Amino acid sequence: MAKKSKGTSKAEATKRLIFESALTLFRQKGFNQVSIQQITDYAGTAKGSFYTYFSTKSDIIVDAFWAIDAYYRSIEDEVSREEDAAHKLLKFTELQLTYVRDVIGVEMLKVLYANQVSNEGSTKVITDQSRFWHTFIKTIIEKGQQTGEIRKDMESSYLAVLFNRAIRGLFLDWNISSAGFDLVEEGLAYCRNLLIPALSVRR
Amino acid sequence: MAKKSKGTSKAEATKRLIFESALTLFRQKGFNQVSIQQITDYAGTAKGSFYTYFSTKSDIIVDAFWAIDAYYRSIEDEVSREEDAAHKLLKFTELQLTYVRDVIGVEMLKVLYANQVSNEGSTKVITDQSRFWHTFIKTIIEKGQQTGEIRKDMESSYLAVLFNRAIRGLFLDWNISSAGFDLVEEGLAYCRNLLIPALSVRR
DNA sequence: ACATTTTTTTGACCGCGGTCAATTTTTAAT
DNA sequence: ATTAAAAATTGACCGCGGTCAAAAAAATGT
Repeated sequence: MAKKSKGTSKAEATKRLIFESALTLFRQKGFNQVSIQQITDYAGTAKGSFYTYFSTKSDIIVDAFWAIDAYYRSIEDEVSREEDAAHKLLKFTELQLTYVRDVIGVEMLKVLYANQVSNEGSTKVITDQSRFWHTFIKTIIEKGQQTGEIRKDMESSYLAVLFNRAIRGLFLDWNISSAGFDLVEEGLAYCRNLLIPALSVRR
Repeated sequence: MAKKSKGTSKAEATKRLIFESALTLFRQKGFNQVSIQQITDYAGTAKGSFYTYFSTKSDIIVDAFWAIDAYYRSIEDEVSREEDAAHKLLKFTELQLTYVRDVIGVEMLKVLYANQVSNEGSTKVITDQSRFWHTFIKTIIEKGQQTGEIRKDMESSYLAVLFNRAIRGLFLDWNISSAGFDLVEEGLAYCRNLLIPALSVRR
């Protein structure tokens, strides 16, 4: 049997098996209620195999987050349809926050944030500037600069960093409060009242 | 023997002993290199006693953070001496960031942030709106509104929440990057370029 | 087909965080 | 001073995360 792709090798199959077993159990019982032993039992492998492919339980969540870019790509058109830069940013933010609130949920977001802060080794999914999420924001800002809506005294990539950093502050607060406020509602106000004015050209 | 104050009771003494043993060991070997057993050994108590006073290792750090207000109070005058609201905010931010960078350090800040995100039970020191830190910012904004520097279309307490939230985004990024950028330098730019313009009255 | 190297899998093992019933110490009442 | 109730302390105990040397399986060379 010749290797068709790296996705079909025995090792990759085991990794996927463990990965999907983990996600299944997380959905069933919640992240903190699932042990690594339970994951490997469910997958039918030994506990040691988990550590061949992941270095910690929360790495599963980090891995899963790469899939979110697919969602962001799917809303690209809808966002681009908006008139000006401010409305594009607001639309993007609205869809993003709704997705995080309703699909991801606060429990998983907490796991992700705690992982990104504590685990030096793991890849930094939420600050990675090569992610579609980031480049999309940058593009919106860039166009806004061309149309004269957004200030030109700083580079679009820098402004995108600041914008996303501020949004992470919102996500952090949502985590700390354990979803104690409505992420979408509060986030849109945050964006409208603080971020958009900060990016706009002074009149 | 009559009880002089709650700070002198046997229980309080044990708590302080464990607390200070922990801090000593953290400074010596680093937070992650110290086990609870080691802390109680050093304090000369049993491991179980730790859990009488703290619910988790990072709670020690949370407790320690209440002391920071003392620092913020000590810089009140220096900050208030600044001319306008914008410069007060910048001055406060500069001193705050310098303190976090040089005195607290990224390791402890990581522990704090991970704790605040993950441990639902622990008190929320970094978002608590009754802290001096928060009320001070609020006061600065309030005065700025009176002098016409800062926009009046939103309440000072709400603007303070937004400001502090954005600053937490900065701290978060600093943690995730493992102090990969200069907190003070980057933070002042963030404040000057994004936050101050957002709060200022449109000209 | 066989031998050799490389990759993958295994599960016993260790120290840790956290629990808790039992014990000791302190406090309060008479 | 004696006793009873309350508070503080203890350390054995459990399951978990994480390690690792050894075993099994797969890939490679001849």
